[in-house]
Amino acid sequence: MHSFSSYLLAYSNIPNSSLEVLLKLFTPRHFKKNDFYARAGEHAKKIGFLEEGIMRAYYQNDKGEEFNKLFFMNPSIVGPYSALITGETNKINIQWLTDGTLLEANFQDIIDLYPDNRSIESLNRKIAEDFFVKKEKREMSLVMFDAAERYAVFQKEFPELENNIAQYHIASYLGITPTQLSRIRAKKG
Amino acid sequence: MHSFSSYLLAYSNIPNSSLEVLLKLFTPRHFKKNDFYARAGEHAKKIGFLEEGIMRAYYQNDKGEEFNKLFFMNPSIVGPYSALITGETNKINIQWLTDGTLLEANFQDIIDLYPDNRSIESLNRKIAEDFFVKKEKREMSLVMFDAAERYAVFQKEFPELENNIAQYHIASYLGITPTQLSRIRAKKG
DNA sequence: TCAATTTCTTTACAAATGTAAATGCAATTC
DNA sequence: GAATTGCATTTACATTTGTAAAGAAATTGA
Repeated sequence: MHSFSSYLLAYSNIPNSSLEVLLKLFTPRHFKKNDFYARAGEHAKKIGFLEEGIMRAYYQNDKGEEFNKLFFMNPSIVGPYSALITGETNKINIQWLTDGTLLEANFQDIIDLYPDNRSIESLNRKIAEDFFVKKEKREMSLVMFDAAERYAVFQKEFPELENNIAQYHIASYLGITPTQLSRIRAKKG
Repeated sequence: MHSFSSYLLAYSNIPNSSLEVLLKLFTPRHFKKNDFYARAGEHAKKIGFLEEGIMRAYYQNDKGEEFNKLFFMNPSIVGPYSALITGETNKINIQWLTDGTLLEANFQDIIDLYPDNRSIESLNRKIAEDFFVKKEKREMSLVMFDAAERYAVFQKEFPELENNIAQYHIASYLGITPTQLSRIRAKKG
């Protein structure tokens, strides 16, 4: 398992003193499969670092249809990031697909560190930039590739996931029905 | 026209001294319709603030097919942002759809201001966060809505564009062919 | 263990969208 | 103002994907 501090240090060589202040804000929490970490409509306050387990983030439309948007595994930051930034209510749901644990902190407590810990704001700048880059990559794949190609990308990017989560979750991530994914798989042999 | 400084001040009430230092890095440049501002494969160095005109950003696949990803109008920051952040070569093309002007600076020169101008790094954190939020919104609409709904969203979001750019550019942005856009328009009456 | 449940695949059909070609319209050029 | 060019629309047909339902396979829980 990748530790939270090594994950952060890969972004930025933040001084040890600041890192300690930051880590002190986080406490571990355990969850069960199918638990929700965030729900659309709620007011997000917390951000997490996923240590163990698999999670998914998804949108839900008026008709209740679900659209998987991202899967999370260690190491990664987990939370309704857009909502935390804008202060609006969550647009996305985040749910556990397995049992697991994460480290959790109040996002506002982190922001409150900025004035006295410049390096922490700098770290968060880099994280925001990185999130943007990743999001753009995903957009690119949604726009340019058809479902079969996106499936190939998915398999490369998340080799651990293919056999650990339901096919219909993968189909939803690819933007197709389980039926269609089944056809794509069949065609590949 | 929205000025660059008012655009920046809406993000962050950065002190006047820092704002001046920042603005001094930018110089105006004029372009003609169909000019390229950035091309895939190049090494991006510059970032711009669009003052006048319309631009598009698009991906291009191996077969040469183009996929519009975003349109730009005043006020907005324009540039191969992901490439500037990662230091990799541009993945996207940016092209003028009309004549126009923008203010331009070396991105590295801005970064070099961070150590002595904390407020500028803070501003850029907010910008990165905002870009992420906007990108996620776009992802949401790509994933959840069908072409007809995305067209309605486009019309609301870019009312000025509908009659100022070619239909096939809009179709490309929506992820459909001009034929299909024509059918959607016909159905609406 | 085994019945119940969930998930995956398959099938037939329907709907949405793409492709290619033809047409008409409007702007541009000479 | 006639010819040219580029663009939007329309049409017929092909392809992709969705929907609904059924059956097979895998998983779960008593």
